[in-house]
Amino acid sequence: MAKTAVPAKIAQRAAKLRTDLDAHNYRYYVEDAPLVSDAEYDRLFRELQALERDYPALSTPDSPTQRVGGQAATQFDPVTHRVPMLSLNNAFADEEAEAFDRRARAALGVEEVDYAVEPKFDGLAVSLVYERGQFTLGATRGDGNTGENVTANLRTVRAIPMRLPADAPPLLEVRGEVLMLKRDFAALNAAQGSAGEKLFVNPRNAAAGALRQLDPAITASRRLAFFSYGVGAVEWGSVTPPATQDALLKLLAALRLPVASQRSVVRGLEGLLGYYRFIGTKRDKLPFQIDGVVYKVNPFAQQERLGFVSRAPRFALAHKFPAEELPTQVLAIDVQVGRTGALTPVARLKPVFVGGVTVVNATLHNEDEVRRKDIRVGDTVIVRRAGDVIPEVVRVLPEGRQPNAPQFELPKRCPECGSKVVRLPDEAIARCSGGLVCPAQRKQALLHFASRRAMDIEGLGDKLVDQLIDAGLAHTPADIYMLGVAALAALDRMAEKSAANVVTAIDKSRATTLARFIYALGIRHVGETTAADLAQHFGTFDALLAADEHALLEVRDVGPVLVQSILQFFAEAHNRDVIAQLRAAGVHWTETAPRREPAGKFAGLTFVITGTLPTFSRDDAKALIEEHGGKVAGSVSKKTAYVIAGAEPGSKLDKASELGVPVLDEQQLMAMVAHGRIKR
DNA sequence: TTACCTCGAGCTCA
DNA sequence: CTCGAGGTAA
Repeated sequence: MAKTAVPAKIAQRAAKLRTDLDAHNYRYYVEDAPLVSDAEYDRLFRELQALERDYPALSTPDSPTQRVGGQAATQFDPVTHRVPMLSLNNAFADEEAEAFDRRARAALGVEEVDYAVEPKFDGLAVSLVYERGQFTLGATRGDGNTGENVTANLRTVRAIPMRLPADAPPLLEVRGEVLMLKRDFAALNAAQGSAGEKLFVNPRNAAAGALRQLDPAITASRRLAFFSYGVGAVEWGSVTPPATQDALLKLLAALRLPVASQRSVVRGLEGLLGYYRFIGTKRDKLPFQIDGVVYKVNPFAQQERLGFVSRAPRFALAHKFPAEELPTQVLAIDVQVGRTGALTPVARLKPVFVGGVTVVNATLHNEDEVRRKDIRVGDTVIVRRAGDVIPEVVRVLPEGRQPNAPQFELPKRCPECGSKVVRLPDEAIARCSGGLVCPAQRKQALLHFASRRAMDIEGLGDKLVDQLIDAGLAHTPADIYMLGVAALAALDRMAEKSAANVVTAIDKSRATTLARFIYALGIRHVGETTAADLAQHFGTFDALLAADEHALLEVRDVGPVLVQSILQFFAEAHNRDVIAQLRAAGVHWTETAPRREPAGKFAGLTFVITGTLPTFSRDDAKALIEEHGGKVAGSVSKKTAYVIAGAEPGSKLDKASELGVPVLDEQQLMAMVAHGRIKR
């Protein structure tokens, strides 16, 4: 029962509760020093909930009570970042940090550089957009350009303010990391345990899982934290833009956004390494997991002068702690057969929990690698997760060696089909010579054929492919177009419905594009890009089939290795048969006129943009150039065709005149788009 | 490479 | 309830 007038006392109380709850959140997540117990927090929370229920006029969208999560979503919408979310270059050794500092000093022409330094959180990167102080959009990093809209889930994160103070910039995109505090992780797992639920493996995965929930109420119950470390798109309005990273973080902190209290400003290499060591000693005592520290050149003016190398800024470095290394035992060394017949030795390990996950497999890459490290079955080895992800056998502990353990040898015959194994004299990789006789290669070929970027047959995964090949229902990709529902339904975990779905998916794949089809064939060295180039260049499949060495070499980015590979593939009668069968089965695409000219008037040209253009944003200009087949690079080299310069150009302009690269303004760029290229 | 979430559908037991 | 497939993240 809603009352229209809210007594002043009640309104005051609600406002007080809101301020207090926000303050408690801040104490808990930002200052790591809670003032009240969880029970007391809950009591205040419920009191506010009750007031808002009795007096709906009191409800505001930024009230702490709105953090419990509303409607469950059915999917996450894509979000394009206004400014791409880049990754950082990594360093593990002090020497790499030294090289970073040396390059920065050289490029800036200074004796010593000031760095803003902070811990590197082990969580998930997100972007938070505040418009006129209101939190309006939260997104995951995704591939850096496009992420997922997880606003509803991020609203439940108590460390994220729903509203910024009145003096905030009109548009502020905050970049930071969502993570789970160690103590919240422990509490969550204790609860999961007593409820008989599955335990989470580490705080990072628990946070990632929480953020990916479709139902924000579940996210709310998982207690995520957040720390900001930078900004994306910003309109400063009447706010004076900060001149340094340190000032920026202070400004964010003043806006009540969480910032790591362990941050600092240091000078020179000694400062960097000193901070690295210092945080290393504090690591275990921090309330959250970190995997290193981040160095950023402090003044933004210097950051701009350093610029970017491809996907990462040259003014920042992630100095990681050494990867955790633990001993375990080699139970077996299996040999896997890939799509091209490549034989890869894989160590099967006694499960070991290292670097936050349980490792049971580690690729040993090739025969020489196993020999060099002299890994034998039964050995005790040191395992780590290198470069963040891939498990790696570092070395053998000699004391664990069984006296009679034989040296590893690659089998002379393929473990899957018994064909001869051949290794060309100048190659590191040994291959099964069985080609498509080999079931392992047939499976891989079929899996590749059906994959999303190829023929995109949904439901045809590895388990089904295994069964199809093993049961002899399919030998080549062409065979799958002959499959009926009845044949499929006889397989494991395949009843009427699933079988019908797969048949429909196979059916649908008959209509495809030439580029996809070429890629799906699985010709060695022909990936997605080359397949698209070939399709465009020849226009029809038969033109490609008829092409000789000379004709193939005319295709953009196609060299002698690729030519040999393509000619060899089509020379095989077997491959031509399969192609004919596929076409007979109704696989089709629209053929086009050959376009020997590479697409777009900017094809083959690399542009570099510097300064602020009068009407285009950097992204728009980039999109425009790419639309016409050009590339946009971050730095000027002798391969750069044009530099597009706007107001306040950076050092790229000097570099351009140094190398004699023509410089255009935005108007000239537009003229090129309209009238074709300007002659160099 | 591993872990997590979601979905559809099959399997199992009542 | 369990499994396979598909997706995401680091």
